[in-house]
Amino acid sequence: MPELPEVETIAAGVNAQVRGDTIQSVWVSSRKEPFKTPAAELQTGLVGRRILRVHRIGKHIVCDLGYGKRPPQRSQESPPEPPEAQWIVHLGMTGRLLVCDSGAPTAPHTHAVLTLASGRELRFVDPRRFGRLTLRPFAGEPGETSGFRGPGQEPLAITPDAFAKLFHGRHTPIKAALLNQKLLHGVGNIYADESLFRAGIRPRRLAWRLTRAELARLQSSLATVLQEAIALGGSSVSDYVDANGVRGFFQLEHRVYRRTGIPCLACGTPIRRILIGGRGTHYCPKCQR
DNA sequence: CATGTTTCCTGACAGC
DNA sequence: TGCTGTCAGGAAACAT
Repeated sequence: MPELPEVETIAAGVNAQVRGDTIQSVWVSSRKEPFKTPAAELQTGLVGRRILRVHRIGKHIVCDLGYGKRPPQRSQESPPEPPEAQWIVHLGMTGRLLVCDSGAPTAPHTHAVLTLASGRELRFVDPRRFGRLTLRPFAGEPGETSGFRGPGQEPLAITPDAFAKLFHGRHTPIKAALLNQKLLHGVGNIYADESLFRAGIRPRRLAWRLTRAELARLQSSLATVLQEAIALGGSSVSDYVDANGVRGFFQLEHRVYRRTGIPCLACGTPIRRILIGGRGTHYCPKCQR
């Protein structure tokens, strides 16, 4: 399940390969709409556009798109071309965004294929179809000028004060709050469990009852876990691969996630699994209070 | 508004 | 072997 580190890895990989390329044609699956933007609109909106860059916001992959075939001619010193539109890819549970040679065999559950001027293809594959594709003008909302910002705040950029404030007065388990994308975006089940373990906090603790010190610990644990995971190319659970089909290695560093019944690496107590907000939650009953 | 529950979807896996 | 049943989970829609 792609979370922030996986999405970061994919976005960086795609960016390295397709930045500056032009979208020549677009094929979209005719199956039941797996998209936010209707297929026809997606198709006409993407064709002919140039990919200015690909980056990550929360769990979203954002492709900044320029004019393409009719670029306003600019000199070397002029500021970068402003995006005209943004193609936003959310991978859901099982989505993949792959850069392939056009001859490569088409994987099952391929829902969109963008053929690029370089001859390569950008393919969106998603067996479980929880992924979403959206095309929006650069300034999507009225009065907005900066492009897509995502639903919440960046866990790697937020200040300690703002981090603490997010959980103020929240009568919900801290685990549920960490997963709430309107607060922090990018944190999913794996990194919520892993950061709570490293901070020594029980996932069922109510967010508003955490002390300032615990919140500070949680923030730094979360940042550490996310940064380590990015460095290792993400966690390959289920069948996650990056833009080039390469697996990540952070799953080897998991201390609680999907380790139910296995002795805790710190104290030997068996890891416990409970349900919070319908999500499997793993923790050490001794290390986490 | 804030919080909890249901729904979408398919592959993987357990059990017979 | 092959069938059936259960489960995972992000986020939107719906309910409380």
